[in-house]
Parts: sequence; structure tokens; C-alpha cells
Amino acid sequence: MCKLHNNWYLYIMNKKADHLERLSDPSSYFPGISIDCVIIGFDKDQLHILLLKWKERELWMLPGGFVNLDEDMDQAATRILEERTGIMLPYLTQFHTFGDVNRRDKNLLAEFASMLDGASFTKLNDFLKQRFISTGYLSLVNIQTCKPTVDIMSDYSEWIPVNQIPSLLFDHAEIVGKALEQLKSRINYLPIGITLLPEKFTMKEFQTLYECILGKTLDRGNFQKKILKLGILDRYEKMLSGKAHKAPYLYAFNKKRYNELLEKGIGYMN
Amino acid sequence: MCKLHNNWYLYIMNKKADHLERLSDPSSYFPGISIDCVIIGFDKDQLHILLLKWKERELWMLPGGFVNLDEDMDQAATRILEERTGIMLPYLTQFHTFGDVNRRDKNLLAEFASMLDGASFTKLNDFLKQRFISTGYLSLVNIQTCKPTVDIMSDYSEWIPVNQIPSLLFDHAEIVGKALEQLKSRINYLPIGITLLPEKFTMKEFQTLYECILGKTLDRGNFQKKILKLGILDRYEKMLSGKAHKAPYLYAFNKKRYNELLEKGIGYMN
DNA sequence: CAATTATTGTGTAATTTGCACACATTGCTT
DNA sequence: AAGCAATGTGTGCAAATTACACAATAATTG
Repeated sequence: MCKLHNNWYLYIMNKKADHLERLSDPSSYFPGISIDCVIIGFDKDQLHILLLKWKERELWMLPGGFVNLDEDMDQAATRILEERTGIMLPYLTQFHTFGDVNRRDKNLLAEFASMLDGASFTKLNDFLKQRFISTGYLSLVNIQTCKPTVDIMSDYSEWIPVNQIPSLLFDHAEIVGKALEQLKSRINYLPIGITLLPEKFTMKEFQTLYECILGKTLDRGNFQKKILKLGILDRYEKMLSGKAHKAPYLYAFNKKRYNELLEKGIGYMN
Repeated sequence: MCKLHNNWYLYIMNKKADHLERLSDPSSYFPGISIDCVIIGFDKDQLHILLLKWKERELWMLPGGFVNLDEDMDQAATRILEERTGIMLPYLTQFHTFGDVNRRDKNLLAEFASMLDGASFTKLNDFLKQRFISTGYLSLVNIQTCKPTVDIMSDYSEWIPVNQIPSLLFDHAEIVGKALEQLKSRINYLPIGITLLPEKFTMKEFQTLYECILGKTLDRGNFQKKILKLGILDRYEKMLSGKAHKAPYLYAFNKKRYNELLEKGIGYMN
């Protein structure tokens, strides 16, 4: 896509203009369907979720949006995430569809309406009044290399540690919960380490990541032996130093080996 | 619900009338959303899927329908299955949402239209022309105690062995495939045996069921020992006889023990 | 009616894995 | 230089997995 736009700035501006246009006249959107993205990152012994703050209000939400009438839902998820955060992820995996009648609080909707009215978004306002079903999409990313930007709807976007998530719009807390549950139950089938860790990392970081997802502590010695035996890591002699005590080895993924195993499900832990 | 209708026949007729009314004027349906149910049974060493045949045509499909505007999707799944097959299942579990633009073949839709036109279903016809997203729901049932009936749209409903499934409407084959995949991957968390087998069964039947789901053979001796050790089965001295060779014991589930284990996931097989 | 046979129930031995903990190593701190 | 805290590795025991072998049984067969 870069090739079509040798001016990156123009490319972005085009996208933004298109987004804005559709919002002000949402007739090209599939009515009643939305998508919400749960983007999970890992930093400093904590899982983080990418959240957006609504303009001028202490109201947090997942990056979400609507499906174009001529667009597959999986494509829509990728587009929506890019529009709202600037993050381009070609593969997001669907994990659940939320279809309760009262999943969207009526009072909040009314507030939304009052905020939108002033800004010539009357059509969007009507569009939003109908009932919506939302499909949740999930992805895991390296928090360091993933710097979200902000769209017109939001003040700022932020990586929030899972234990510090504020109260969220509508049923977004439930959506996050379901995503974390999915992450845990599919831990052996998702590319956990390779997406959530930096290029090189210590064994301790890797273990902490697993402990966060599983919500329990693991035996250090056994974890290390199990992982090394799988052969998915290459060890680098260059050690991390500067901090107190014995310097640990740095490791990186042997991607070939890792992907081979991932197809059958890596039996890290039960 | 029985208590409200001491005349069962009347109750059914009311439901049918309501269904018919909504179909002839689909304005009370959520536009663009449908539900398809994959009901799985087991009989004679084969998994079976419950399919409906379209009136006067060799066209097979999953029992499906539309969501009322004032109805949670999970509720809708139960209602739809009952409307189309007479089977009442309070718990159906959602497994995937199918949202590709071209999931419904345009030619088939046109044929549908021609069939419906003659029968004063012009509004339904228009309703069906729009794009639809469909959410798949899954349930496991005992094929013996589950006798489907037929609704106005269908000639007959039938349990079809998974290896003999005919070509299906739209993307229903893909939906079935995804359901079977789900069944396999969640085998330790779904009430496999207790829903798919009759009250009493032999160890061989139980093993065959697992082999069908997993798509591989299991060692007989080890399977038997593993299951017995879990303590989820009660053995009955009354043996099955009449057939050649050694008569096997009959077993039934110890439901209390079974449900206890199921919550944590029963580690039958990996 | 005993021998046959296919199927069911159980046992065993070799191997692998899981688990808890101990010990050795290392590089910074004091 | 000694101490310390974290990393890397080893060891022993229990439990599980795996691949068979053997025994028991009831209808079939000659």
C-alpha cells in the first residue's frame, strides 16, 4: 500500500478524510454491527490493554468501529484498528460476538448524542441509536514497537495495565474479560512469546509473561528446562548487565522451530 | 413454559403462527443478522449433523433464522432451533461469526426469491436480499431422544453422518467445519459423553465417540484405564448380551463427579 | 458339547513427564 | 574481599504415558 502513496502523509490524510466522511454520513456502514478490538501487550511484568479516551471526558473504551457494506468483517477489524490507533495489524482473530439487547447503556448513548449533536454528526447520532451487536477481535503485539496515535474521536490512547483498567464504555469490560479468558485457554496455540516480547529477552521475562496469562506462579527451574528442551529459543552469549547480581543470558526465538511447533499447539503448560 | 399452556398443541400452534407472521413481515427482525445452529449427535460410530431439506428441492441447510429486535442473541438461538426443528435446548454455545461479504451465493438468493414470491412472502424476499452476517451456535444432543419435527420452510429434517453431508446452502459447509473444529479443540471442556451417548453404554462406544471427534485411534486398554481412574463412570453388572463374543459391561455417568471435573476441564486426551 | 474366536477387562514394564527442591555459578553491592 | 540475590543446572521421586501381553468370556462352530 505504501507503493501507491509515495507521500506517507498524504496517505494518512486520505484515510482520515474517508473515515470522517463515513462517520458524518454512516449510510455506507452495515447497520447494527460493530467491531471492538482488544489489543494486548506486555511490559514490566504486566499485561496491558490498548484503550482510547473519549474527547474531553473521563470515558475509556476499546478501539472500535463499524463494518463497511462491501467489506469482510476480518478486513474491517484491521481497518478499524488502523483508523483509530494508527496500528496496522494484518491478522486479528475474532473471539466472540456480543449480542445482548441491553449491552449498550441508554444513558450513555444519550450523552453521546448530546456531544455529537453540536458537531454536525446528526446522522451518526441517528445511526448510533439503533441496537448494535459487536464482534470482538483480539491481537497480541509488542508494546515497545507499537506506538498508537489518535483519531478525531479520542483525546489519547494508552496502554493500561490489566489490573488498572478504569471503568469502560458499555460492555467493554466484559469484552476485555472474554479476550483474556481466550488468551489463557488458547495459550498453547497463540504466538504468545514471539508477539509480546521484544527481539531479545531474558528467561525471567518469558516466565513472567506466562505467569501473567495463566494467573499463577510457575517453578523457575522447571520452566527453564521445559522451554530449552522445546528448542524454540536460541541463546545469545551477550549477557544483559548493569543490574545487580548475576547477569542472565539473552534469548531470541528460533522462528522456524517455533512456527513448526505452534501448528500442533505448543505444550508449554497445563 | 408448559405451565402457561395446558394444551401443548395450542402452545405449538401459537409459536408456529408467530413464526409465520414474522416471516411474512420481517420488520421485527434485526436486519442483517442471522443465526445458524450446528446440532451434533452420535450414533453407530459416527458423528451426525442435524440438517433440513428445503421444500421441493434437493437443497440442504442448517436450521437457522433471524434475531428479534428485542431479543438477546443467545435466546434467539434457542428459539430458532425450536421453531425449525421442535428441539428445545436451553443452552447453545456460540462458536463463530461469519462475516464475509460474499458468504451468500447470489444465484441461490435469486432462486430463493423466485420460490418465495409465489407464496406472498414478498417482504421476506426483500429482507433476504440484504447482506447477512451469521453467528454459529453449537450443541450436542443424544440422537435417540431427539426427534426433530419440521417447519413450514422445510420438507424434512434428518441426522446426516458427517462423512455423508451433501452440498449445503451458502457457506453452511464451512460453518459445520468450524463447529467440528471447535468440538475437537474444546473436547476437555464440553460435556461430550453425557450429551452424546444414551443413558447406558459400553466402553467401546465411549471410545469410538472420542476417536470420531479427535480423528485418530486410541489404545483400547489405556483409554479404559484412564476413564475408570477418573471415576466419572458407574459400572452396571447387567451386561449387554445377544451379540457375539464376550459381553461388555454397561456404564453410566456419575453426573456429580463428572460435572465437578468438567469445570476444570477433564484431561481425557491430548 | 468342547474347541474356536473375537472381543472385553486387566496387568506390566519401559519410558517420559511433572514436581519440588537443592546446589552451583555469577556479577554487582557494601 | 565477603556477601547477596538472582540465574543456570542437577537430582530424586511420584505420576503419567505408551506399547504391549495376557486372561476372561460368551456366542459360534464343527
